[in-house]
Amino acid sequence: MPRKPTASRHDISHDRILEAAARTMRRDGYAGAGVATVMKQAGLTHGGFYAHFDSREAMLAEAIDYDSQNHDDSLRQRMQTRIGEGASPFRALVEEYLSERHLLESDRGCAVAALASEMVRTDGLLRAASGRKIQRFIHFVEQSLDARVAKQDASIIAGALVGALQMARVLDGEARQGVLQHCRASLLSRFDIVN
Amino acid sequence: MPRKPTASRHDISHDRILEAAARTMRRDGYAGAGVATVMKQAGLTHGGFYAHFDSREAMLAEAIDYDSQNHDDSLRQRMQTRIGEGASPFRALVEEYLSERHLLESDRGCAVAALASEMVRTDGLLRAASGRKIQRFIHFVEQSLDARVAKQDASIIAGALVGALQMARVLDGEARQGVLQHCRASLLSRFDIVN
DNA sequence: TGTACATCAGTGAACGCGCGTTCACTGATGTAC
DNA sequence: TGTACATCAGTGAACGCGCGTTCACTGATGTAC
Repeated sequence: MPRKPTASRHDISHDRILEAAARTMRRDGYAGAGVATVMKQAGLTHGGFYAHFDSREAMLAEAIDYDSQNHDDSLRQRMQTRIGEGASPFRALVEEYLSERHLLESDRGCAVAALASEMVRTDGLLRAASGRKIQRFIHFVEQSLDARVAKQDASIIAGALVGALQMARVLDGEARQGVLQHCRASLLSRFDIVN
Repeated sequence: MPRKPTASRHDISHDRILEAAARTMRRDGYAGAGVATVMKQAGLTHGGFYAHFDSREAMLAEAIDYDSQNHDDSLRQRMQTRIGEGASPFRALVEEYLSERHLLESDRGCAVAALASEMVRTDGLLRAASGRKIQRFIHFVEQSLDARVAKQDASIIAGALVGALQMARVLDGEARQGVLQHCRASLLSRFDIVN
């Protein structure tokens, strides 16, 4: 948690609110991240909200940027574990992103998958911050590719991960498992050059 | 429009409401398809709504099923045009789905791209109907594949189309065009066997 | 070090607005004779 | 064919509730001397 040495009480609360907002919106969407809900999650009452943000929308914009910069998601950590065990970065990404766990724990997962179709309908600051989040995600996917895979393939892989996870989350039982399995297999067979 | 020969005034209104609901939710999401908005779009006042549906949620569920069955989208029509001009069904799908036009005209486009991250948070009837829509979409993609492409690849292609369109819609300018172009190229080079 | 005061962060009640839902009523359509 | 009545579809006002936002106030922290 990057916090200045002279962090005031106000700053500490501010970060707590952003953290709560990011978690809530990954789980319940932008629409589900209401002022009262987020403040309660942060251990505060909603009245103090406007000492921290100009508006609910401004909070969401700050929270998605905060997510871009500080989201030390379990996803990334578990990818590291797999890489330590000998998997290629790309394989680690695909297997963790399209895992049962990521599917279920959306509040600690990828904000793009959680929010993409809502992002389309946002405006102004929130739209701009949403775009930055997407760009960062594509860049992150690009980093995981083997040098022999074209950088331009990062977009379609990012899209595939997002779309596949969203669809799997809506389906259940066999259909859900089928989508996850087929998608992992298709991506690995086509883009995991190393092994 | 499949309508019984003895369509009553009530039935006609019912279809008009479903049509309006489907269009509104493709454009503004489930959250944006309010009772008043949809009824106004259908040329009615909101008071009569509950003579047609048990609840707003029931309407959304019926509308997404209606979309699955009756949505004669411009997308499908334009695919036919391209196929008539000699394109493979798969190429026609990719080029139309990831076209500037589909990106902009979301109200006449694919409901899965418009709604996927909201679908995850639905319940009951609406969740079930959302799942059916997704299954149908995957099946539709499967139909467009060349016989030499494995059927299991339909899931990842469907996911890629959905995720890529969602991301492109949030970005702007060069970034948007880049995503569309790279995604079309990646999909065609890997799954368009014919040519 | 201790006291007096100013500033700051958060509280909780209240507001206005939009939205889903309900309901008494109106006007049109259809049926009986 | 025409009249009397019943049914049906839609209207528009009203409701309760949740949510974003505002504000007067409280209690805690920090500063001056």
